[in-house]
Amino acid sequence: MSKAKSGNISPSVIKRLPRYYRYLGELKKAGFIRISSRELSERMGLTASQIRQDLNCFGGFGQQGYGYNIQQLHQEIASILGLDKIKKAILIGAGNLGRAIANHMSFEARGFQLIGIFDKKESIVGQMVRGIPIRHIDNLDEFCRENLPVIAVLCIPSEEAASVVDQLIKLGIKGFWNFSHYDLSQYQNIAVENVHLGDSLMTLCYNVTHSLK
Amino acid sequence: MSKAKSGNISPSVIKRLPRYYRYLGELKKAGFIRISSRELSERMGLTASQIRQDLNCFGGFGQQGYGYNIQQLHQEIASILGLDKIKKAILIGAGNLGRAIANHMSFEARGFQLIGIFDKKESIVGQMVRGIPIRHIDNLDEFCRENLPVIAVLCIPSEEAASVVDQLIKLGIKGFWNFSHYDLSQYQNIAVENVHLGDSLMTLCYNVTHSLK
DNA sequence: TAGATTGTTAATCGATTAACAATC
DNA sequence: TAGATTGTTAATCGATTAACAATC
Repeated sequence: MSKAKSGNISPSVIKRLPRYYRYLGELKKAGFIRISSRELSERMGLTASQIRQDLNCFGGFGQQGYGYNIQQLHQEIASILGLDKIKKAILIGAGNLGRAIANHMSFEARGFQLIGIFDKKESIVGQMVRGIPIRHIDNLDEFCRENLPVIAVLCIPSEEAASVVDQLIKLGIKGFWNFSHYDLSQYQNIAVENVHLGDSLMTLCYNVTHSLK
Repeated sequence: MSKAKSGNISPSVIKRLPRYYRYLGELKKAGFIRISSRELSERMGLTASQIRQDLNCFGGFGQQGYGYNIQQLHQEIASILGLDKIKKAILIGAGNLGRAIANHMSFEARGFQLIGIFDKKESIVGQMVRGIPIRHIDNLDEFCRENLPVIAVLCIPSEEAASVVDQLIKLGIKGFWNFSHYDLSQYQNIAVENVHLGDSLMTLCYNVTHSLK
């Protein structure tokens, strides 16, 4: 169906896919049927050229003289992103951040199902977060062997990450959503998405500082 | 002191600054005194060329034959980022995510001081989060006029964001740390740092999906 | 001084934009 | 058919890397 092997797609294009998906979802919800690359470009603040270029990495989803069918394109992008095949996820670290993510995030709408939460702190083991009990980290091995999660959300400090990550990779984890500062680039064939909130806040600090004058 | 006007610096360079700052902080903490661009490049997974190029946007911080003084460079970058001039911040939306950010984030280490938290839900008004009382959103005007915050952390749904953002800009807010999906690109001369956690998770979904085979 | 490493210019690479023929 | 808009190639722009003279 898609015209290109997925391996060739540039990271810049991949990073834009969720945004396309989001905008198309809103248009669909608002009852629109079709959209041209020009109209979408104006809504999203991109060029029409870039949109056509991006979409054509995966196939010709449009129709000359018409544009794109919103419903169909939305679904195509979901499939490209892999949102339609739900993968199991676990979360390591049930502190403030870990709980907020567990509670707040629609994992299901993004291709994942959260099936386990782990922490090393005895006192919070057994507490429920979004219907999932916090398990002690000592049970990680057993749980993973039984349930075979493929991604792990890391909400622990860097110091603790190193050993847990090695363990998780041995247990078959293929991707990390990394909220820690631990550097995961050393691991081969593992998908990593870093969320460095501190870095983001410092970038804002730079931009505010240098626009205030 | 710096050789370039800040306006000329490319976004790619700016995005890397917090990471340099972080690595230099760790090296400093570990007791290292000097580092060459080559050594730093190996630790960070960049090229030495890029590091020298990046740093030279702001001035010649190194010394031929020696490298860079870690303590000095760390401080220079803090000053470039504006971390040394603390700015007042408020947080809008004290749900799971808002609370987690208020509790979890070291604002002070990133150039900000969190001085107020607001929500529209009567039942949580008065609750303390990290020593800060949750105020009703109706008091936003008065609070801002008295305390003059310059940045706002948006932890509310898109639907609610539109009107609050207009209000905040009128009240003098110059920058947004935006966790909502509300599109802030329409506002001129306002610094915006978007954190789209859902997009990040979908990007991970793509990468896991396409590396699993 | 000799060795090391920067600052900086030039070359390369990749990503974005423009243009237009193909086609619905 | 005529008008609109895509898919795709070519041109431009920006960012990264390589190279090396300057210099500590």
